[in-house]
Amino acid sequence: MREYEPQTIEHRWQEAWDRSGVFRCGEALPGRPRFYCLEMLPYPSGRLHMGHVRNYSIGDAVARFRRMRGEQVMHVIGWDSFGLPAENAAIQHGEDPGVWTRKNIAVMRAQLRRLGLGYDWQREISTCDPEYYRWNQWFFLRMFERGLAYRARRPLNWCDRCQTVLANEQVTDGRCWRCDGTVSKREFEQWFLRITNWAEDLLAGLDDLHAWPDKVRTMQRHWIGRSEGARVRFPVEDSSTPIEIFTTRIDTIWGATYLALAAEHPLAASLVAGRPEERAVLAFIEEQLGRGIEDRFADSAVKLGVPTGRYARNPFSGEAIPIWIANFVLMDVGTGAIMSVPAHDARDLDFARAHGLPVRQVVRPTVGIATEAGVAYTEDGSLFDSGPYSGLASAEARSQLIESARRSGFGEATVAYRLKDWGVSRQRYWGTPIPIVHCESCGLVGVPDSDLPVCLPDKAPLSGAGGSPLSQLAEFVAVACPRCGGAARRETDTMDTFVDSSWYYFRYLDPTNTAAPFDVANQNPWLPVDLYIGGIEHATMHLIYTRFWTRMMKELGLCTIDEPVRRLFTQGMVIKDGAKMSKSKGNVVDPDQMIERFGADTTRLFALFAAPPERDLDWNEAGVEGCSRFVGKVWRAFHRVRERLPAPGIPAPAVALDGPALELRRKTHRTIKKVTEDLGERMHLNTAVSSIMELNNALTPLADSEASGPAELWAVAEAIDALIRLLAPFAPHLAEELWHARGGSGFVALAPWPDASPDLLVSDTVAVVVQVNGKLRGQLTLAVGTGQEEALAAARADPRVAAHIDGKRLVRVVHVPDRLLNLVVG
RNA sequence: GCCGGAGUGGCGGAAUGGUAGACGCAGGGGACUUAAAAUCCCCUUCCCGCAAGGGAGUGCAGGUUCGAGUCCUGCCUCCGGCACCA
Repeated sequence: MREYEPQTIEHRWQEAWDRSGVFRCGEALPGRPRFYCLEMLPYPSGRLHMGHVRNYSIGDAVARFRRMRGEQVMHVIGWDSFGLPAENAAIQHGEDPGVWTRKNIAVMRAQLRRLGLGYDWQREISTCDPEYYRWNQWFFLRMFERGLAYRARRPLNWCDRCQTVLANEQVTDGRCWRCDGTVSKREFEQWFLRITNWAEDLLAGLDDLHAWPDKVRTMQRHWIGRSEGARVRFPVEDSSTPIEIFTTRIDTIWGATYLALAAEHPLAASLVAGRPEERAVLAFIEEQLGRGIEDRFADSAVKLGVPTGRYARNPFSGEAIPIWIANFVLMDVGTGAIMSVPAHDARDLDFARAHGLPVRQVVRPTVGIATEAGVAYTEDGSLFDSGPYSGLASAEARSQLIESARRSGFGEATVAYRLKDWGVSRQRYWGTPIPIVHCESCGLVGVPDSDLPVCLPDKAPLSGAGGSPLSQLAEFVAVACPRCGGAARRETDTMDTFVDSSWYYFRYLDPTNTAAPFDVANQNPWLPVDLYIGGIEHATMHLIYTRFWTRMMKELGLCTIDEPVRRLFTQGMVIKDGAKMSKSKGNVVDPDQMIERFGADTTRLFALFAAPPERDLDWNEAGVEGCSRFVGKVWRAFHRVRERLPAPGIPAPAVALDGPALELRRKTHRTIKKVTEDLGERMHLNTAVSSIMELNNALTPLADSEASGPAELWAVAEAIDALIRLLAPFAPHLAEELWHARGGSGFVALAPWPDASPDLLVSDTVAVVVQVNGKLRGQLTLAVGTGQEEALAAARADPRVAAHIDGKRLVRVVHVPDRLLNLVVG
């Protein structure tokens, strides 16, 4: 018998698949079911890690299964190849980002091939390819034309010493990663995309994403953060400019005892101009703005603030209340100003206590007694001490107060969202250049489509200092205005890489199109993506951006779908020794070493077997050895019996198939059913693998027995021929090898998936459990369909059951036919 | 703090409200072998018992149900995410 040598057979089949184009996916064929199986495209960081192995093993198993089921399968891969690490490598080690990236891609592509993943490599894309990113630019221009891309000033991390903008990732403990200098906030003009135009639509769309995990839908709901409330303008004493606040609790407005403004609030400085409080307020604002957002959140348990000395009038009660600047009010939320009602909001109360501001209750529970002392009552209730609104319930009061404010012109109902417009500007080199020209006389001018792509220059100064790399390249910056021809300046910001990944799965469908991002007329047969597999960490950012992008493209007439992904599957992390695998923890397992030692099939099998795919997976070598042993067992059992087996597909012999042969046949067909279901909607890949192990355990004794005659060997052949195909999605190389050895034609990857025969899924008799008062007391073997009376008689005849019911009154009998009999005795 | 998820043998895990612990690992025993490795077979939740059998048991405390790992209420612990959201 030949030894099982995974390295030899795996390499051979990988070459054979490649040569024959087994996984190529041509035009969508009419009348044939299609399946677009997509995994989140990798960032080419250097080498594959086990998270990749797991992600792509899951996707490949499903894709191979669907293909064998006769569906036309789109299974593709590419590279999310722009981004910060390439630039950091350049700054730290002087490597050229493009060279570094392409080297990494070559390494990782080879690793993916060694895993035997069945991709259509002709559709491979790389987002740093000018033929890809030109379409980022094209989309950007379409949005710019429609006002969906705009400029606004926003603060960024700024290192004064390096004279450069830093990503959050490049800031540790408020210090620059390169020079360890202090990082501050500085405002810059940047590009934004109007994702908030779709806030309501993105929220509503979640209701229809039934095949997405609830947790992701919940996270997105919170991310979009819709809240219904009111805007109310409080007149400021000795000023003509009122302060507009947003509140969801206008019913508590008679309890407002101060207004609080964010440090960034545009009116903050002017309120104190020339007043005694000016110094203190400006110092506080400067101190707050100088700190990172995370910093401000972290210690915001301490409610800091300063009084402005100015007063606003409550537009309902006419009461004058002080205006403060407070650290817990955020400019991004609502209007950047709030009315504070300490009695009915915990944060307002904290602040009031810290600064000696009054607390006044105006809402009490409708039922029950007084509110807990010293705790803000934040529920709805009924109003008191609220002028004409006293006695109303909160909800009713809200609508009356809003209506009154609207009539008087100082407020109105409004819906606020937490979702912010998407800032896409990056002051970096290794990304898509934003295709805009700044002209003194024409303003912002889009680069004409005919001039796309605006290519990244080959060489840029990448020192990490002195501003964005492109702005230091005179020959890149200097350009003639496309409109007036005058001297102008090219935009030097590049795009957030989330732009690249917002539409890449459209490009796979038409990767070489030079006239459009994709074939607008013919993409739809494949969309939406049927199954999208990736990590939970993308639950909000990427998966919101791509939903937005699809809607934006629909508005542009480029696609007809609203939602890009029918089913989302979020896989768990790969951990080892209780911690996420990472270089810093030194617990990384290298996929190549695993392949070398155990083979790709074993590595893949373990990645799928060791845990349910949505849960975290603990990588442990003993478990890998277990899978390796299983693969060897299949191989040996097959080769021991191979010569004695009837040819595949010949009819069963005339002799009766009963006893062990029939039992094996039943096991075979039950396994087919189980694996088929587990690879379908259930996505229980771990139990699919265990049931295949069971089938192998079941067929081995019959295969090895000298006593096995034609009937038994026929059943063994049937089991083996099924097992080879069931194994093909999980251990594809081994399956090809055995398929070939059995004389199968073509590739098992293209062989039809086995069918479970319904009459072998049932048997004549069935085990029925007998309980007495819910406790297991016996087991009966009864004919299928045995009625309650007969089952009861059989149960009474069982001595063990009898011992528990004798002398007692039978109160009730629960009979679940063919399953269970529960005797309730008193 | 808020949101989400998870707690089942020594371990990873299985189980549509119907036999808790499939499958695998680890451990124990046996076969084969001069021997070892590999391989094959058997046992393996805990307690009492020679056994037959009995009792307990899915983080904790309750509840619904003939019957709960599964459903409900309230807690505890761990993991992940985050946004003081007005």
